[in-house]
Amino acid sequence: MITKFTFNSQFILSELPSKDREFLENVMLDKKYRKSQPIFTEGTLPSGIFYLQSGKVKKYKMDNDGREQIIYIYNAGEFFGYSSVLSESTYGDTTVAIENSIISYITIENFNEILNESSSFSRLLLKSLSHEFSVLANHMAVLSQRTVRERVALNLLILHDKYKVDDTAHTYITLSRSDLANMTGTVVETLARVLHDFKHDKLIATDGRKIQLLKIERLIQIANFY
Amino acid sequence: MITKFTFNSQFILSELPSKDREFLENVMLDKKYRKSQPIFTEGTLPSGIFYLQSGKVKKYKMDNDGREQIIYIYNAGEFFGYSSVLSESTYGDTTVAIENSIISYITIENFNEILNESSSFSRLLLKSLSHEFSVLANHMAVLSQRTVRERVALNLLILHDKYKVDDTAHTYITLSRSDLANMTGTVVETLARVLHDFKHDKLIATDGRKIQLLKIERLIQIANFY
DNA sequence: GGCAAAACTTGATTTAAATCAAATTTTAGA
DNA sequence: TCTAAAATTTGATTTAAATCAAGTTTTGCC
Repeated sequence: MITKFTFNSQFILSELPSKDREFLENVMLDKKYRKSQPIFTEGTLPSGIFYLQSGKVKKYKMDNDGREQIIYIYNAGEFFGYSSVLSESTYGDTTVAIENSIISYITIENFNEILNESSSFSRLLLKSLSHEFSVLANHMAVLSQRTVRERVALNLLILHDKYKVDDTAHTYITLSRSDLANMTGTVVETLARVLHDFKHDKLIATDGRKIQLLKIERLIQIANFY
Repeated sequence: MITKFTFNSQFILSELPSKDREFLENVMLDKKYRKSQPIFTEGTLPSGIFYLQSGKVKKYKMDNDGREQIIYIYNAGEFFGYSSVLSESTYGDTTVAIENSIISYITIENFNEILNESSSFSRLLLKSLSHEFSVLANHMAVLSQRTVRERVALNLLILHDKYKVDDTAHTYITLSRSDLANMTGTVVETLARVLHDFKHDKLIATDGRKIQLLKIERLIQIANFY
């Protein structure tokens, strides 16, 4: 169920022939980004693609009157920013680190080189992009058809997966309320109320900004997604 | 502006080397579809890809309680159904002809053959898919951030473009109210009211189901998209 | 560690859009 | 061409969620 809402470009590196993987690893340039630091901005021209080594990155579109709609939150191991390079257009969205992150950069020249050399790479990109397309379509349907309550439950489940460190330890979602609201497509006040209700029903627990899911099965029911 | 909301896989055939284009044209099987006839259904496995020769096709996701969100309306000259083949998964949406249409079919075997043989083809597909991704992201932001009135104006402009036959003649949008509502992400009653207002303000004219745009500039303003 | 700024929560009120209900018009099949 | 069914429009009402407003808590920086 969660796979319908998560990209999975992680497989690209692992499924790539070792020759190609080594090429990529050699040309990658690492850079540290602090929390809230932008990586690229809507409307600018791409000069390369990115690979998130560690941390988290949000991708969003800004509305005329400043409201942001978060399209996706990237987790370690994902490539991003490549679709603008491929479609030969300016970035259609903005990306900002939401945690301190380490991000590798691959220049457009190196990217095109491996794209031309390796049919495995282009095939994996096609696969990845196709999946991302379906993720977006699912998100779109959810945004237009589900209630805020359903959407909050669904997003909590998605985030739970992203913030999971291992299967044994507890998982704490640490995302600002406004990011969570912008992901859900609502305003912070409404989000706070829904979280309040979930807390009252013992479905979640909060500690400051941190959210912990207590009754996952029940949240799945509320999200009403199969 | 409209390009942000229209796929453009049309260029695939035209930009393809003639050898590849001929291969495709040779293996294509044409089939007639009547209005309302489904082409493929969410959850089933793809056995090939499609190319719309003439007519129009809607692509939508069905909600648990039967509401449909239209993701896209395909026009003549567009490929569709290929992203499920590429991501090696079941169809994530349903497609139905909304006019009598002629649709060519390319089997998965032939599709994979040209994909392996032709780097031009895979490159064009990557480009197309990347663009489609950004179209969906734009749509998603609009659905979550704009009012129904703004969305109706925007969709009318998008449809005007799709229903245009040539630049001189008048353009008539012939799409059922419920399809237009499902595209906009609202209900038919609300849609009817918005259309009523637009008609009252002389922005559009209607004749039965047909809609003609009278003041495009003003509609662009209302859509509030640059 | 203290403090100002930012983030978050709660309450009261408004509003855009959905729902329910009932005509009226259009479409398409006999 | 006629007619029943489907689609569309209009009206009245409800409702989910946004907005406005005012605390309260948390964060991060000096």
